[in-house]
Amino acid sequence: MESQEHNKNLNRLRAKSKKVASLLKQMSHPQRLLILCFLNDSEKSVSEIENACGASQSAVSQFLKAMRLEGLLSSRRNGRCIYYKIADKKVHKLMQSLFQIFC
Amino acid sequence: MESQEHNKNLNRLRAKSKKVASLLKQMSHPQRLLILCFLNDSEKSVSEIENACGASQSAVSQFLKAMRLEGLLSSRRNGRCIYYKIADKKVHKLMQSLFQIFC
DNA sequence: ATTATATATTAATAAATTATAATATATTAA
DNA sequence: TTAATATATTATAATTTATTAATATATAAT
Repeated sequence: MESQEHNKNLNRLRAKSKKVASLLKQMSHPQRLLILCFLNDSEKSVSEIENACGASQSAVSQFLKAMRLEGLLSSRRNGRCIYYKIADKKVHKLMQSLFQIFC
Repeated sequence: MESQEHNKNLNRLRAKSKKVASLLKQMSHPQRLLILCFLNDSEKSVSEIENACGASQSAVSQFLKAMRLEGLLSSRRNGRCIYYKIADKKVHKLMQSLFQIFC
């Protein structure tokens, strides 16, 4: 029989795990991850992102939308271009950790 | 027209992104992530992991297998128990980053 | 040898993700 | 107002992943 305290912590950890896992899911796609790499130091327009990530226009647009809806990215329009950037400081930190560990 | 050097770096980044993304994919499932949390400080037997992560025996076994095949985990048998631990130092580092950033 | 325990495997299905093509919208320039 | 450019949306097909139930294997204890 486990203590109540223990179960409480376990539940907290499970809830946290769910949240973090869904963030990681967004990052766990080669091209979405590449997009985050490119956005890590500065905002970029959609077509700049397209060129860099080598996916179709439609695909890139859908990637960006998904990450915006999940709160990883934010966007602003300037003229006919739309600029995306990383919206969440935690994503920024995580990307830096990834660079440190894997690059 | 982009420089050859630029393209070379881009290709490197794309290759790296593919590798890291597939690692992140393993981590992007709530219960697999939870398993990695539990294994982060020490190895655990399968049934210990089952209790902690609250998934079925079969599911846990399949999670462990997947992560072992991807090189995140390794296992050893002792008597009738099988103990799993994190096999890759980079996974360890990444888990610590996740703790720092999100916990 | 039989039984109990711990873990793994397989197969079937359901659910989610990804890729692609076609079309739509918004902005600017002519 | 028309054409061109940049981006978004929708629908659908293809692929992958997750879940579940049933069964199998390996070890230890009796």
